[in-house]
Amino acid sequence: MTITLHNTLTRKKEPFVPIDPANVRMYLCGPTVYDRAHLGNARPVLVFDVLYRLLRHTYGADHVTYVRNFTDVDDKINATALAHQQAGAPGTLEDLVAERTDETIAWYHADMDALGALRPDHEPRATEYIAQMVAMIDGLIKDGYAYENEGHVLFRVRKYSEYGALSGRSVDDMIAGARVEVAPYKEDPMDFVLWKPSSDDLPGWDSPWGRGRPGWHIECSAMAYELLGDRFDIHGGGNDLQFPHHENEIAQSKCAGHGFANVWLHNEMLQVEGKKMSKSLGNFFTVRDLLEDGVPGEVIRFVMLATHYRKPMDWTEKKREESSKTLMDWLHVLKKHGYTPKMVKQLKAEGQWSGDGELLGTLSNDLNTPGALARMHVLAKARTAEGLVPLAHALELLGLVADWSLVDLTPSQDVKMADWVPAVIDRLIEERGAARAAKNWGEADRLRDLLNSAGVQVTDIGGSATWAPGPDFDPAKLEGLT
RNA sequence: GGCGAGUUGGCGGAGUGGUGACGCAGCGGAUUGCAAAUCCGUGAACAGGGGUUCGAUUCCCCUACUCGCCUCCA
Repeated sequence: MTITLHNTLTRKKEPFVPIDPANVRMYLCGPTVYDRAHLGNARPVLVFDVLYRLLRHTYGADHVTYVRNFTDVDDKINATALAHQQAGAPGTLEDLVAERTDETIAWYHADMDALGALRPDHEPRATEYIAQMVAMIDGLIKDGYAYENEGHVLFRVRKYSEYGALSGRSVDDMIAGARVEVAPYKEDPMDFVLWKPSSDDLPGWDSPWGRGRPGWHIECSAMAYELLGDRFDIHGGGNDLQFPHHENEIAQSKCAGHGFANVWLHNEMLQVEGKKMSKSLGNFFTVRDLLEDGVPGEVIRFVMLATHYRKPMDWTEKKREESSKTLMDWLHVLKKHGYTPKMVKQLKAEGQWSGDGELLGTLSNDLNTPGALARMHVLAKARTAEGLVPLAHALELLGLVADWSLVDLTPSQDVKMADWVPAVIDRLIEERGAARAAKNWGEADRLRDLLNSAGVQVTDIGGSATWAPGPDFDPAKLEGLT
């Protein structure tokens, strides 16, 4: 199965040809670790998680290397630590920075795990690669691609003639736009910082240019080289990183003599109810906020995958509901046909665990996840256990089911409820059954309306009735009926 | 100001140079005491204007509109 990917460098969809099929290598720009990941941070993680899974499926799980970094040296982190210090937290600023980054990384792992994202093979922290960055900067200076001035080291953008190729910009146009920082230590306003001085209280490392810290872009160039080698297959991130971050990475790496990435992938941004998610608009929320509101990680993931990665994705309450319902329907179909963790294990052992070719083709076509989900609706129409294998396979491939015990949950177990709740509902169902038997329709309907008003889904099959919490389940409405 | 993406039925959202996915909602039917849930069936779209073509929603150009990035937030 040939995978095609849209390469930002060429602005075209191209067949993906790995440099070494025995070791397909990809790099994703990870988070700056100063706070909880917001929903927008989750999009590239999930897009690249699907790519990672697809590559593993295509080339073998042991033949893909995925690197995603943690930016743990950054002025935002310093500012956050400083704010903590001023609020009375004990310790030096460096201690507080370390504390903060460790804490944030732990949060990040917990949140991304909850979304079903596989851990990358390597998660390097920038602070562990300072020596490599210094060496790289040193080489750039020696070759005339960078210069030192007032304790800063800057990249000489004019020296790299290809600058702007990735983002389709020209240096002169950008200067005309005048949105560049002019600083006395820059030869040219477009030059960007490779190294900058640190004051004594800020985190810093010794270097040929004095105690300081790296600029933002150099870390990715250094870590990608260190972990993936001179040339690797795929480099990705949000399209906000296309310029300047990725442009600068390319400039540094190419001028350092590295081959760098073949294919560049950029995901579009996330919006919330049609608007950009931003703190100023007040529609800003984190992954953790959603999880705590009771939105399962699988549902968040489903909503994300329902929009192609190169289109703006709009998070809406309506999509959340529809996604939740669809996922539930599929799990119920599987459960109805006997799916359990044991059965899945057995299917795999017997070699019955195979995917749907059409779905794999769709997914291989530039990660068409909405198309794959559409195909799953068709696969879900199968009415035998073995006919449903492709659906189950797809759910696992897309990371929508990490653990097949999920299918074993009955709907009522999905919702946390106090002990008295099922007892009351069972009693009302029983009373209604009696009323129905007596053909007392008024009373029977009154009881059903009461249950419905609390969001209880009452299902009549034959003469008996079962129930399950519906989407608007609110047991508080049944309180006082004990 | 610079750069880029998009505009498909009521809504969401794929795809294709010629028989117009898929889901939700709607409508019709089965079922039901009546409903719900479920099952079966079904109508409905390619921003506007030019061009290329035997033929364009699909390719090219223009216009309009929307959105994003370039600025602390991916």
